[in-house]
Amino acid sequence: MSWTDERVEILKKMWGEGQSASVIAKELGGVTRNAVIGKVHRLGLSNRSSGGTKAPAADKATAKAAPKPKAAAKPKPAPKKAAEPAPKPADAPAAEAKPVSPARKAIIPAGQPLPPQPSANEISPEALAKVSEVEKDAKRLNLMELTEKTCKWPVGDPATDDFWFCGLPVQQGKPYCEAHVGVAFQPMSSRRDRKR
DNA sequence: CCCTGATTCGC
DNA sequence: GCGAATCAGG
Repeated sequence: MSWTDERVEILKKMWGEGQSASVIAKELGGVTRNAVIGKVHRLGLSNRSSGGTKAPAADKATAKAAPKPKAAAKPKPAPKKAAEPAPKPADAPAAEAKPVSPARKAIIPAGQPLPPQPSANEISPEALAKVSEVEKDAKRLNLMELTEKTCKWPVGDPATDDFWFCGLPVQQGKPYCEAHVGVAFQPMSSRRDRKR
């Protein structure tokens, strides 16, 4: 596969959306995440705000200059954080309109598969405490503001006006942020597991 | 060990 | 230009 204009477009879009290289690669098909990353760099759009890696890169080369003599200076000024084309300001939630290219399948299921409230049962007091703490500075997103990378942990009563979603950065793979992942997947405490 | 992006370098 | 190999880090 080669980088056709179309594919590059998808790449740009997804990368801009904050999708990880592996996901993009999977979507595009025929390429590895390395290829995607390589392309991203070649295109000039590399650093995103955050994600999985930092972008300090100041003296790494020095540290690993032993095995492989890499003569490379890293001109990485990154002076100011300019305002990007602001992909989705307010009314373009996760499931916005997509040209339905050869890629793109399912980002947000629908709006229904909401996480189950974890009746505070046998959950670590610590985990709960952490959640409470986190909810303090949660982003309080509404259903339509959720994206692939916002914690979808519901807070409050859906029938009330006081209902929102955590919205903090999700844990890799999971639909929730770290704190909520903690209380979400940790069940199995009451039910003594029988045999194994 | 899983994942992430970053970089290098032979092609 | 491309991307596997490698690196660095969460």
